[in-house]
Amino acid sequence: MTDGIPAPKDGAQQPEGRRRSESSHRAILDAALELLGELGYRAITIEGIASRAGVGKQTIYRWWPSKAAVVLEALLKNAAVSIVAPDSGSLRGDLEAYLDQAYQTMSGPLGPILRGLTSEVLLDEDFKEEFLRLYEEPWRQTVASILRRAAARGEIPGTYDESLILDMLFGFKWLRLIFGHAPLDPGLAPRVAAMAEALARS
Amino acid sequence: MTDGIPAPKDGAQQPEGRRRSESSHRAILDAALELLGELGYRAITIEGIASRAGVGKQTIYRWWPSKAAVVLEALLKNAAVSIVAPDSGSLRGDLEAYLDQAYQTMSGPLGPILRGLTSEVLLDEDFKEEFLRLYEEPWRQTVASILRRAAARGEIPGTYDESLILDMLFGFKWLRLIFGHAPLDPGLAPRVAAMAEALARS
Amino acid sequence: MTDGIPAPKDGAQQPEGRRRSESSHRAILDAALELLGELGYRAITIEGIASRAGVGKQTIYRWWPSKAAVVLEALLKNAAVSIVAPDSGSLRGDLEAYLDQAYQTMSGPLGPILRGLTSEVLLDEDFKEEFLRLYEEPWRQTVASILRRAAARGEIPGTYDESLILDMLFGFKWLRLIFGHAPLDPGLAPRVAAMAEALARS
Amino acid sequence: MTDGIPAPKDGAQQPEGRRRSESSHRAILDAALELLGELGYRAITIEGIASRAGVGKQTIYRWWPSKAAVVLEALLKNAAVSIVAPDSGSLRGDLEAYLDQAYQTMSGPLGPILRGLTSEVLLDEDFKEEFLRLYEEPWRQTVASILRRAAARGEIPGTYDESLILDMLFGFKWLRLIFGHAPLDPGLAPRVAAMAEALARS
DNA sequence: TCTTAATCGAGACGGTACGTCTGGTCTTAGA
DNA sequence: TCTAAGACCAGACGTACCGTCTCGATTAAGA
Repeated sequence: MTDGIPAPKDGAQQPEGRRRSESSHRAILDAALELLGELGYRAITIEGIASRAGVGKQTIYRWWPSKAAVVLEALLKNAAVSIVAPDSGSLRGDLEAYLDQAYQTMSGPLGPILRGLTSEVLLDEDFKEEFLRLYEEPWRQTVASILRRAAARGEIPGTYDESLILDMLFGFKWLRLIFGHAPLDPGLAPRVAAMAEALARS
Repeated sequence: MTDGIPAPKDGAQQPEGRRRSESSHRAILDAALELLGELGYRAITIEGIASRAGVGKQTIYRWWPSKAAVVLEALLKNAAVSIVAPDSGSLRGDLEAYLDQAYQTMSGPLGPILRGLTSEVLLDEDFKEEFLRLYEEPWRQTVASILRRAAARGEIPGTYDESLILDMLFGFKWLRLIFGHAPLDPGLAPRVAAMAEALARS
Repeated sequence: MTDGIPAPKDGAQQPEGRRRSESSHRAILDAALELLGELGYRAITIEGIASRAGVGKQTIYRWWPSKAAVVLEALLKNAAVSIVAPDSGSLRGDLEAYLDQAYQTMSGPLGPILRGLTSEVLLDEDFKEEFLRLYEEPWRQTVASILRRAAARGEIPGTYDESLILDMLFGFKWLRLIFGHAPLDPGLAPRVAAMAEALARS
Repeated sequence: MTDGIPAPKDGAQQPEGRRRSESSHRAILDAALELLGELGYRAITIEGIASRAGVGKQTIYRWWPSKAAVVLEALLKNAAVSIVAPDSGSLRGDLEAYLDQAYQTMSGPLGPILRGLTSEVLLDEDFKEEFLRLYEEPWRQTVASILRRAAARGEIPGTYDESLILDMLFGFKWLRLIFGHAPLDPGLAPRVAAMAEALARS
């Protein structure tokens, strides 16, 4: 660095002009989370977030395509969403740990927010991609590797149908979140884990 | 019901004044379906439906609480939604017939409309009740009775966990509808039916 | 009336739907005048008028094409704008009376408002037409008939060039309003009247 | 002015740092004129001028207080605005030459631009001063000296009211430019010149 | 046949948020 | 210190719908 070279080192250079304000960025995400807590997803607006954050509306529209995108990023920046990948040594133990964690998340304060985001997923194809990539995929990968480790250990045959098993487990979880016709009690974890094991063995 | 008496007495009787216009009623449902096809759920509005139907907005607000309610009724009035309850004599056969039918429905033109309605389900508690009662419950009852018949026949033990099995099957279906990450091919029916049977036996 | 005839008497029938709210109409004009006084023409906005009047923005956009149009109507509804047509029996007397009145108007609180409207006249062809028709033309007609009466009386020859004389008189007035380089003192009236008479005689 | 001395001494000297870019200066004025021709005064913006000139907005705001000021300078840098002071030897001849020139200017491509600037004059006191000083005053001086020469020659009495005569002549011109209710045909010059002479004699 | 009451189409109403635009300021890196 | 670039806060723009509210006209039922 600071050597004689005019230093066009890599491709993606520093852009001209003023740089994005990190403080505004944070203020927007914070405001979004606050308002989510106070009003719920449906009632919050870009205008409201801008006003609460002390920011021009344009500054939001410049960086996010929709309120759903703002909320998603606000959520992901929040540690509460991070996944703890279980590794107990047994399929049953791993599944129970994962399910317990998942059901707990859905039943907590994140539940209503996820419901709001999902309503957007259903109407906005672009946001759906983002949501799957950033939120849902990590959860799926966690379970996928639980299954793969179990197969490597010989607990289940290597021929199990990953796609179907994952979609049953995640479908079960989302269905109860969406329709709310039955609780997502962490107490369900053992029974569901047993079912998943049965599926993987069949 | 309500004995032979002409019953001029009391309360919930024939109201005075002009009766609800059946032609407007139909025109509204028809307009809603047309617009759904042309614009999709998100883009349609009460205003647009009223205008297309040649009807005052008030006439819609008088009889339905939201656009979701209009669309739901329009859907239900449509024969395409009716469920054919299978009865092949075997659990596997019944499940396959049901799943084939269900996946076909979701993959057809109803798919996007159901996605729209589901986005409303996530935001509007009252509509969720309606939707569950009028649309989802009949499907669930169909599968529930398939299982009960199988138990009666002795194909599966009477101790199967109905709630969990139903939510796995329906969760699988809704998950793929919502996220669209994998197809809802009717070809899946045999594999999913086999899994369901395994679950019921376990 | 109430005869057997179905009474489609004249063409311009009563329109369907709810009628225009006269109270909103007045509230808008009143708010516009208030804000003109407080902020001046440049600083007032449609949004501000709507808010002050307790009215939806659409209700303004429904009936007026621009804020200039609102202000113009507010002005015209105001008695302060009415012209007193002078008739003293002599050209000189009539001119002096008219000029005195005109200069007084321009020098009073209406001056700044007229300046604002004129700035719009210069940018908006449609509004220019309205302004000329509703505000300026009556003043011109007043002076035109003063001249015509003088000609009828024989005070001036019938060959005077009305268009040029009017444009000199009105140009003088507007020039001083616009550029403000010299006052529009009513004391000028006799001198200008004398000049106008000279022009009409030449 | 500013004698030959290189004058490195003190105060109001060569300022530190980078000097004003003459090329940016020209680019801004050129861009302003181009956009005036393409879009008209109302539609152009500082942002648009900056973008067309390849210049930062700040560079405009640093040197001019408003878009009107930019346009005014762009106009004055343009030879088309220069006044040819007539000197035919007679009042009538001078006036006709001046009026012909003035009406021609107003009727040409400058007309709409002057209308735009005038709308700004009506809203912005500071700009009004600039406009009067830089654009209008030279025209007035031209006519004022025409009159003075005529008085010196004895063509008109020395008692003529300069202010009134000028304001009548210029008012006539501006009125027709502003309201556009009658043309500013150079053919009017002889008649208006005759009137002006009559006024000066009266 | 007249009255009463609820419906109808139409469309204006007070609101609210949208997404865009421009104004005028501030922050970079480079000249 | 100036420059080009461009992000920033602010706030009005004009539009779209919301759900409610008149209107006059229409349509039954009961008087």
